[in-house]
Amino acid sequence: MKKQPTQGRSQATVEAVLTATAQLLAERGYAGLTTNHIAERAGVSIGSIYQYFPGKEAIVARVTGQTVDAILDDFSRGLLGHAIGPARIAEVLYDAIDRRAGLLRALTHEVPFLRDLPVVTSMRDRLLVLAGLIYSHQMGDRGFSHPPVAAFQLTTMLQAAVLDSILAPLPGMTRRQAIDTLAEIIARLSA
Amino acid sequence: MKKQPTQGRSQATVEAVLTATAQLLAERGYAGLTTNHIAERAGVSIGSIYQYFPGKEAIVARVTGQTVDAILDDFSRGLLGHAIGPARIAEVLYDAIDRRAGLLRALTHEVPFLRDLPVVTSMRDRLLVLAGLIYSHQMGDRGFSHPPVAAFQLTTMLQAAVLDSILAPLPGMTRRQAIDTLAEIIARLSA
DNA sequence: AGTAGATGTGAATAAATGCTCATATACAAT
DNA sequence: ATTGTATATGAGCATTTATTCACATCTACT
Repeated sequence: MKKQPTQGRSQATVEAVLTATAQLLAERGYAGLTTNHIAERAGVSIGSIYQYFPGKEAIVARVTGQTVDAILDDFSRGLLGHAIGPARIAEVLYDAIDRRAGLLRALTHEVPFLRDLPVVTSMRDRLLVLAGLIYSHQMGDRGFSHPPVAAFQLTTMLQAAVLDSILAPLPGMTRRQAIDTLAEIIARLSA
Repeated sequence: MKKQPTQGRSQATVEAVLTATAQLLAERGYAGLTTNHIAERAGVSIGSIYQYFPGKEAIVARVTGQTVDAILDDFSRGLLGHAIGPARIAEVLYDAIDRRAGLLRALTHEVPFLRDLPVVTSMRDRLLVLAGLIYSHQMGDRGFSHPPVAAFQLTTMLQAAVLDSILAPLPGMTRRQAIDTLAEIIARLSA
């Protein structure tokens, strides 16, 4: 961000740019994303973009941040006020990811610098905290010789299973089947 | 492949191109891969490349195919003549991936069309066959309401856990710890 | 109304890069 | 040796694309 947008219209510009970028990423992927495209879709001049972003990567980084935050929010909120169990966890996580499937495909499969972004590296920590809260009730890490390593790998596995079930599902597999099976797997791991 | 290389020297050219591409992918990633770079590293003229490959993507596709085959070979061979159990599976898979870590980072995180390649889509099937052989002894899919879905998700999870343990490991985590914990997780899932 | 700073514009620039093609060399066959 | 084919070369073309900048317009404030 080069300038801080103070007036309302400039904040609207920034918003439009981020929205357009998210849409184009979902539609055409990162490889097909150009700054001129973003400007056109946002209804904004190309010059305006460079008033508020140092470059294309910074825009994608911001979109990534918004997306990660939104998913973690959905996940946290979805677990509030419910009995926390494998079934609920599977369902909430699945839907949080499913809601942003197209965007997530582009981000996770095409953006070279994704895993270097602070929002992404810190996401693992935030997930591990959530996992700790959940697993401490569910399984308390019993039976693993290296509990932190187990938490790390379990977190990774869950993310991947959900993402793959959505982005490249087994032919014929339904949402219900995917969620139920995930729940069964989680249950086995917290037994 | 536009022409079939019949003479020995042209086969050497193709080999050099593939080797150079694999090296450059591991070193600089897909985003930084250029055809001129490949030619230079391979010690070959840029024009020669286009005698045997229709374009850059085709070269990367070939490298991907070689890599997938090599990993599946390592995995199969590593299990031959040993008692098949969680510990052996974890170790063999870990090392097969670890041996190609740099290249796999570029391929899995940056190549947009990777998951559309026949070698990659068929890899899932081949892994599921292997998994079927393994799990049928280990767990026989007992307890899952949708066995094929379970096999699919378990395969995905294992791949992801190994890849992430290697490419973005928890700080301080050793190879031994990663493998042992993977084995414990597999054991729980085949109980 | 007048002014200063904020915001918006988009044609033009500069650099990168995939790929072609005219030409040259090496090999195989007779 | 000669001829036809396979292979190799690399400067240059054509395209794409991120970014800049000189200028216009809008907003807030006096």
